[in-house]
Amino acid sequence: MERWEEALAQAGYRVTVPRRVVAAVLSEADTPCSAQVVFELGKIRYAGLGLVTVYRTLALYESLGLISRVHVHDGCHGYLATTPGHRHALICTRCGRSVEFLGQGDLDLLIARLEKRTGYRVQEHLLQLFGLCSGCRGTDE
Amino acid sequence: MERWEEALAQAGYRVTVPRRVVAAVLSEADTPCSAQVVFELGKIRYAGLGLVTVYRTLALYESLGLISRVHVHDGCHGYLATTPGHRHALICTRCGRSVEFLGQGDLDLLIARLEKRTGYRVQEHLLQLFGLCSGCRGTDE
DNA sequence: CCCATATTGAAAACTACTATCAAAAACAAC
DNA sequence: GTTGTTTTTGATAGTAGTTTTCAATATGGG
Repeated sequence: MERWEEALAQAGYRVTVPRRVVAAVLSEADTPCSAQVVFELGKIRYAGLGLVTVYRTLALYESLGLISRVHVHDGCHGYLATTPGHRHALICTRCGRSVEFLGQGDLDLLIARLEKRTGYRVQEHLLQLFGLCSGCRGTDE
Repeated sequence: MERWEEALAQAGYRVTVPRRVVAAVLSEADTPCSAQVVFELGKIRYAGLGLVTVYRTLALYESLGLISRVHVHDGCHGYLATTPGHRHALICTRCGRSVEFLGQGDLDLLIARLEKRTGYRVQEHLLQLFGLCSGCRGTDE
């Protein structure tokens, strides 16, 4: 929770109530949240919160690398807090609960091979896995 | 180009002018196209084309596995023709040109390890790489 | 505590996408 | 070919998600 305020201050942004609220919501959620959901959860903590501010704050946090915008199958974007380092998401398609993980080495190999073959120079990547968490698998299998 | 018509017929769908136009646009594009772009490029070939039909056709082709909806950084969705088999995209961040590739084995290892650790059962994944193609690297490096 | 400035929230604007429905086209049977 | 049934289409209108604008407000340095 301190992490967010520090990052803001360090980058010269003010630490405000709405920004603290959005940070709180995101750092507690273990599911990618749409802007709308962040807005609703945020209003519980601070009734005056505006949707516009949520969008702005999400964009700000994303630019600071505090959260990442992930692709969600139906809606479009979900926002997820990122712990430092490059991480990927494993998302349960039933309950939406997600786990982050580092997937460095494995991709490095793939990327190196690909760069050689295509002539591209890879800078970034988006890796998201979808499946069922142990809870949601329930009786199947 | 035949591939599209066959797939439609085989699944019991009619082969129509708009569907042929969308297929033509997508099979020629080597860049993920938004619905809007498909619409505009499509109208060049067939002025009567409607945007609604483009959306419907894209959804149809996606359900047939002929294209995949990829995550594009700014807009949201881009559509890209998929050659049979499971493929991923490597997209140039400057010119948008993209290359498809198979990334099976590498991920399998990662996925297996992850399943053991998290208890999740992985069903699907989304992998997109972003970088610069040889043309766009130009003078840098 | 005060002030300059960053930040906010409401309303309106804009874009992406979806539902509705009568008209048009595709395919199959003749 | 022609006909008829059914799918498909495109225009309009509607909904959802996101951005712009701008006066009011809150922040942090002095």
